[in-house]
Amino acid sequence: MEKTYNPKEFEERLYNDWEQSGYFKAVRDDDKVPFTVIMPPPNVTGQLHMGHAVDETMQDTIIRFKRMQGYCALWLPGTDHAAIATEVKVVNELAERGIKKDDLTREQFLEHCWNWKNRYGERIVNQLKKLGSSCDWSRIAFTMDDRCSKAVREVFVNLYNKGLIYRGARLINWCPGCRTAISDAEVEYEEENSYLWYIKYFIEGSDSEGLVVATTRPETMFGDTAVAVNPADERYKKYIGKNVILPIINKPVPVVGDEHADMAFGTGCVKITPAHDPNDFEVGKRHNLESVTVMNGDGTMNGFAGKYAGMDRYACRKAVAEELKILGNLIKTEPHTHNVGHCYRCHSAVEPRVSKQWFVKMEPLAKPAIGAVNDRKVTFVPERFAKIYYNWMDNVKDWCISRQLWWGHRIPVWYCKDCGKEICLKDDPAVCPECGGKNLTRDEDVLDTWFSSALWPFSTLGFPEDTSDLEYFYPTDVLVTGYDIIFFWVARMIFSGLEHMRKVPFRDVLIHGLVRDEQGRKMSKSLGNGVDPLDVIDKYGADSLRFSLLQGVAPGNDMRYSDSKVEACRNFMNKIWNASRYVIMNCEGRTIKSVTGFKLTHADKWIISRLQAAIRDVTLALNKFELGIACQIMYDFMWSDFCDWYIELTKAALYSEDGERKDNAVSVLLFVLENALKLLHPFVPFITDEIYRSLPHTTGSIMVSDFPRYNSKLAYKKEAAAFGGVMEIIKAVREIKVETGCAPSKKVNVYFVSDNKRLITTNAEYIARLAGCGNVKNINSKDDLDERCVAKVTGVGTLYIPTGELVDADKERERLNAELDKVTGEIRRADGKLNNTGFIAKAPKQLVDAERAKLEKFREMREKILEQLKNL
RNA sequence: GGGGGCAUAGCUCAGUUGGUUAGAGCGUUUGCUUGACAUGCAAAAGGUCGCAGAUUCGAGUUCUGCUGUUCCCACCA
Repeated sequence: MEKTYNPKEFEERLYNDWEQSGYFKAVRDDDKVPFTVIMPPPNVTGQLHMGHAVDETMQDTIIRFKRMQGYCALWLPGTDHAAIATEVKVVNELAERGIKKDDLTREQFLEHCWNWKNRYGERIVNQLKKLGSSCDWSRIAFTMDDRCSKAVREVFVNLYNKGLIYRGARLINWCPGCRTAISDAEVEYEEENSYLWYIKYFIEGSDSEGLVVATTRPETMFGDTAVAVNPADERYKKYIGKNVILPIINKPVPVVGDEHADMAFGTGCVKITPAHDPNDFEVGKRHNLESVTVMNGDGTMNGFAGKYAGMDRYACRKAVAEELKILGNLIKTEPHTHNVGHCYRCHSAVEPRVSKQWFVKMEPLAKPAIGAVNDRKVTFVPERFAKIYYNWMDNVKDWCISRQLWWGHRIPVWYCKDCGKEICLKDDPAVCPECGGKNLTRDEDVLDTWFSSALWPFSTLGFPEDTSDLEYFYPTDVLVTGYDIIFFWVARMIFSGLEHMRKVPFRDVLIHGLVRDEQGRKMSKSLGNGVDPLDVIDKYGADSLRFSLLQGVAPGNDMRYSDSKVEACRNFMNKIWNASRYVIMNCEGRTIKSVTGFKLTHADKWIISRLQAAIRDVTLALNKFELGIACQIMYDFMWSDFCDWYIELTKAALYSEDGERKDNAVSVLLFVLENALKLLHPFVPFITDEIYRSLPHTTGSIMVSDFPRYNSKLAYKKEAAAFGGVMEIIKAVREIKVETGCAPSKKVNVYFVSDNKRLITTNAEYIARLAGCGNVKNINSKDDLDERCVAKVTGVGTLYIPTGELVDADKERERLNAELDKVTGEIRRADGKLNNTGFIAKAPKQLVDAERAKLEKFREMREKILEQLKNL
């Protein structure tokens, strides 16, 4: 083995081997319990970012754990066509090449899209592989492949036939940048500084009397079809029923009384533009007002804006305000901040607009979906995210699913030109089923990308076919995703699963946070602060990156990425590497035995006991999806217990001349290392397998080995506790050396006055080696020593180190006094606790006894320290 | 307007049924070429766990209020 950990030498080789060996493939096995994870499909818009890296690492860790535990573990990968997002990218790319989308036919454009998809889809797969993802590539899916398309068609037609999909003219969110409708969930609101324009609309027939409306959007006045006042507003009551005249175009519109007008806001009069404002749309419906759309799809004004036709909406806003000022209708303007909706993809300001679109009726679907979470058929981890889900589901409005795009699932509806019939069928119709006419045209629009993602947990498993896989692997077990797509995706999968499969799509939803940069900012293209996972893998290795994304992270919390964190993890990998190197080097020529086949030393029992605790705790943590805690347990076990302590302890045996002793030591080392590697494998698959294959007694890959099981026979609780005393002694000697300025290399003699003489004699060699001692001996009392000594009180007994004249009495007194303070504090604390009658009466007996024992120990220590001080 | 999150060592964060002397990494100080590893070893300094109450024998952990910060949802033109 190389002296330092060099992941580049083996990561790719191992991944290829895993893949070729078929370890990733999940085939239905009725003797096994299935465990299914469906990968949230990354968009084929580009490459994976740090957020994906977290998501994939968590899934891979879980699936590897379950696979080793003996489940039939399926992790099904795939990618998403991301309708609007990809189309925007392709349009931009074409524009760079001087090609306009409008100049292409639908078919030509789609060809470009598929090219894009193939390019980026492949790239994403390679990135996933670099991360070590153990997904079943033979099942890779794409939201627009034949299988998924079939599912989409089936679902659309079923919902249509049930009346849950309908078409209608509604006020929807229109993105002038993407020139398509978008759903409520796709709108992001941002606070903007703007103005409130106060405009006077004269009463019909009067050139002085009028109503002043306050508006943030003067350019929409061409679409005003009323002015509303609150019916209870004494100031304006009398005008209800009269007309006011829209300036510039001199059009009369009625004054209506409507609760929507807030008497306290602005002037109390509000202009009503049903075609361009959701509230006004409602007012319009109540008063049967005309709806006048004044803009084109690209955000320019249309013919209703008269001379402003063709002008951009913002330019028009300025121009209208200017003209109103000249006309004398503009009373005043005042600064005003308000929230403006933006498209989550292209960031243009969204235009509310009346338009004919397709919708999914949400109420009947939402109800059971809320119930499923209520009944805990689906559980959010952490649970607080259920609230976010409820909040959205409880208030959900009908879902606008049509998009004026080309890239996506085309809506399966045809219109008969002869009889006007609307046709929605599972197979493309050749003739109109109503009149037999052949004059059919298909709806031009495509579906919201989330319509197909909503079916992902079952469309990927064969739906609508009743496949064996679907029966075996569905419902899936856990969905791992970020909190930012609970509305977009998680919620929609839940109601879709219930509606089309009659079963929830997954049992647990494991939510993680966002990866931020070192300063806590969101990683984004515009800030240029994104970190490419591939760069990190290139520099530190995939295992280091994986570990850094899991360690010290609480579920659902955002995390900060920092190079130093990955570096620390790389150091841990190096530690694992070198510890293994040590073990393997010492195996040469040795006989490996079962750890139950010979007499174990105290130290052996201690490390085996620690290993059992690690097995128990890691398994528990993983079952609860507490990946961060599990990592921490392994980090501490590996570095502190195994490397810092146990490996050092084995050197006594391994550098001795006793062959059997060496065999024993190596056997325990191997046993612990092998188990530790297995425990670590789900987190850091590459390094653990690379080492595992080098171990002298293993065959095959660690990824298909059995996950360790807790064995209570190997827990050795008593022995482990006793050995803790030896460790305490070693630390005490080291401490004295540092405090007295004694060179670490200088071998000092240590004498003990202890009740447990055997513990000292048995482990004298360890104490001598790890603390740098000459003689390590028991004595009956301090009086047996002639020399001047430094003393230290430990839980096992008092130790004395003769230091001759080297030690300064004042310094020693200072040290002892410090220790006295510490112990006295402990006595005070324990004493207080035990004097509390409530504690004695109500606390568990075990705890009270432990506290009593502690108090006793500290009291003894105190006596001994006082004695030391006196002797000085 | 409604609902969350966070507030613990200089920095970044763990701390999940309330119960050892509150932990880690990075940074800092001191000392070490100890035969796996200087991507290392040993030792150490550093915390009234945001504030005020409450519950409890016992609170970093539960509850209430407050302050700061941050996010989500809704959105008055």
